Amino acid sequence: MSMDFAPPKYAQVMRVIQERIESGEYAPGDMLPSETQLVRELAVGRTTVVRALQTLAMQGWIEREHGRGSFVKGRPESEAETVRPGLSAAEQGETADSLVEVTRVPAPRHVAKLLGVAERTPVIVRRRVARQAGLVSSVETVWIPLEIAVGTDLDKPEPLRGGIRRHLQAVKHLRFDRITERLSARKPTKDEAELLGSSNPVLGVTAIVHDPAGAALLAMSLVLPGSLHELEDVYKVR
Amino acid sequence: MSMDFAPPKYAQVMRVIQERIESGEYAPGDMLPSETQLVRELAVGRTTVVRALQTLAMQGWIEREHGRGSFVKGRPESEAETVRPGLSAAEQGETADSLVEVTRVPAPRHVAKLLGVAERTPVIVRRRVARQAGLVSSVETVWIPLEIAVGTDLDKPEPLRGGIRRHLQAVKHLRFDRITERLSARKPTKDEAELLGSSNPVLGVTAIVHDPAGAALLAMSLVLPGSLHELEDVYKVR
DNA sequence: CCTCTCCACTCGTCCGCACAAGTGGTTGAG
DNA sequence: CTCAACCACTTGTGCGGACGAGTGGAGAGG
Repeated sequence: MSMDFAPPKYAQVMRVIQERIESGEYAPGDMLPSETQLVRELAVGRTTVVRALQTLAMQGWIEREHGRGSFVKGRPESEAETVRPGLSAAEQGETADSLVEVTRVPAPRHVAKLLGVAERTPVIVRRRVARQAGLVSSVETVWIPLEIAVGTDLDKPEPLRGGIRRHLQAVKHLRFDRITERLSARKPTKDEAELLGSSNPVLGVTAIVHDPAGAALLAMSLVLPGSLHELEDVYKVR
Repeated sequence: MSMDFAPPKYAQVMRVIQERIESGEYAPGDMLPSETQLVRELAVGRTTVVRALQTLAMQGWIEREHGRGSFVKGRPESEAETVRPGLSAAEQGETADSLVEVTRVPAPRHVAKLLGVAERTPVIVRRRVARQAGLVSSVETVWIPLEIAVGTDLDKPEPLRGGIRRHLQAVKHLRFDRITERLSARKPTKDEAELLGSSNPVLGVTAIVHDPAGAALLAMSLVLPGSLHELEDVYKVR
């Protein structure tokens, strides 16, 4: 009678094995019961056991060796949590005291190049300055082609509480697909140095946000004082 | 007679379909032939076709809809090709003219901290300087605990042609599992400036290589002159 | 005309079986 | 004692069949 949505059997088998690994019953390095044994114990077909084991192997829980057996590796570690300065900047909400400039200008040469538009195409510039403990911790400048910004609040001097990405998605259904970032160390330009209050080396990040078709939605420049920022990145080696 | 190592059939089926997608025979949005049709055309069992299609779906080539069919999505875009300065440094072969120093020293404080060993533990230092068009394009320093390096050629002043990673794997079966990188912009230290021939801002990368158990195998410092380096990174947004 | 049922078609899952191929220990011939 | 053949075990791949469930169109009934 009950409408139980039983998950597929191979998923149930996976769960059983995962639980045994997490409980320590199967310790890292141990050999798992053979496929035949699991078939008998769990009363399923070998197809099912094999599918479960192969999926677990793909997810990194176990390792399979032809002719030897399957061996426990442990709970797979979460994927490389890479820092994405461009993405987090586009998602972070703006606040009134950080937003220092919203203007409409003809695109300067280097910005036009990033956006893939003609020089002097009208673009909206939004600049924001983040502070930590009184010190400027980043200067973020966003350029959005007027064509993209039209009909949104991007050209208004009020802070966008939800962040640029959410706003573009909600108002114009524009989807972020991928981001190209270029990062380098350099001396700040004159106006950057002024905002930062120092001319010590900075980490400069240039990011371009593309839509699914590959067109540039907006470009971004982040200036991070070197003394305050370390970008950390942990990744697994294949 | 010929010892042909035929790839498994499901892989052959995948290849056929991938080629048809790339040639345009199956265009994006098109419905693929049904499993039954493919079974007849390719003269394989349904198990094989299903496995091929499910793998293609996981890789993003196609999309499968229960009750409707399988549909072409197109060649999957390559995953974020992130630059991994630490990894490439550990894999790159050394040459006689780039290797400038191989010594054995007690670990200074900051290195001991990176490696997770006691201060003054003996470590091998290997330093290499890469040049491009006469200019120094990077200074790379590697610290390896003596305990790790013993029995290898890491303490010898000869260049390791195959790179450090390959050497450690081949000689001592030590596996790289993951790398932690920290990146920042700063002024070069005095001796770095001397090697670089300038005191312009540099990109400093600190990398720690861990084995599967989480222990540090070696630590690394890369100094990249800001004027010569831009790290580019393209990633998909979820 | 509209609506509901039915049916042919799709993919999702599962089974039992078969054989190939890799591994490691045992055994027997030399 | 040595070594090769053998065997018992493992995983890898493949087949045919079966049933379930989702989809969409054709056709019967209103």
